[in-house]
Amino acid sequence: MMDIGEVAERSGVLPSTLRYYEEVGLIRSISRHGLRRQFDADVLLKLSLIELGKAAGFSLAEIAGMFGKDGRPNIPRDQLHAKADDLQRQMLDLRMLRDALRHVAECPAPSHLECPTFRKLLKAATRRRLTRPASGTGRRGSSRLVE
Amino acid sequence: MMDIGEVAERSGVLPSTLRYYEEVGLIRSISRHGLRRQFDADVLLKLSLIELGKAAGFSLAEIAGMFGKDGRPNIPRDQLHAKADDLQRQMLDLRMLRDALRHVAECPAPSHLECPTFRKLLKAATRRRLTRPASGTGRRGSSRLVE
DNA sequence: GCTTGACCTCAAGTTGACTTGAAGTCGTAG
DNA sequence: CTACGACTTCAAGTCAACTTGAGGTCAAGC
Repeated sequence: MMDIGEVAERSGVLPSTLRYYEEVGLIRSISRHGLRRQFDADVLLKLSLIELGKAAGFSLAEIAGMFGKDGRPNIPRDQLHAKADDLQRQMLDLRMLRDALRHVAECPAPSHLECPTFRKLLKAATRRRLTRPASGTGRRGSSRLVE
Repeated sequence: MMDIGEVAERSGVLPSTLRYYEEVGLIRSISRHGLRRQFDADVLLKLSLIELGKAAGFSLAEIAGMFGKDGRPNIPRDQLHAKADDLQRQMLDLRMLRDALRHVAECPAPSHLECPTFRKLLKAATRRRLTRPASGTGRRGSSRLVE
């Protein structure tokens, strides 16, 4: 049992953010001590997961979707695999951009938009972009991520 | 020379967005035909690059920083390499999350927060997270990305 | 018993990246 | 030559993800 300040200190997440996360249903406080929220140590793991998800470019809504409705991660395997595949694709994008950047750093051409290697990189990227499924869940209507 | 509708159609970027990008200095129209902006075919390449950067999780400000002030990519090599290394790190984050997801999809443990493999993945992620340099340029004060 | 400081709620403000709307301007096809 | 449709500007709205502020509560130490 920790109160919000301790969770904040241990996780590096601001109290205001923790309250916000609770408000939208991403985390849960287990009880109150007077007015004060009491958190289980579990919440620290969950916050790690949330941070990780954010770093990977997921919205809070998407992250919420990765835990089950009841808070424990519990979703169909194929959905998880689909997410994992999304990540895979995103990694490829990243690699492309990285290569493009590295190339720009080394290429002696006067303007990179004129360098054939660079154009080829971009072309490849564009091609990938067009053949991809265009993610987006389209949820709308409530401010709570989890009901 | 294309007007905005054609650029929109060819790039998949909405006219309003193109105007916005021009407003903040990310792209340039080369002239006007009456009131209408005329774009060089070059802009399509640039938009690819912008889309790629966005997909990789960069803000428009960061993307703007990758082209030189004058629109042509022209920045110190080591800065570019630094960006590339950022990307590398981001890819590792992504891979971690992907592995975590895949694990969750296969792991038979009743609650994943109790599965040791899962906890180990998270711990590793958290460790990386703490040792990383905390990116962010901290620019402030103007709505134009490029002046 | 009182002060202090960490917490509370609720409303409003902020930032980035756009989108939408109203009102106006053109060039071209009929 | 006029009507149409594709453009224009500018202000305001939207959405996510928070942060800030005002005003209030409470338990623990002195």
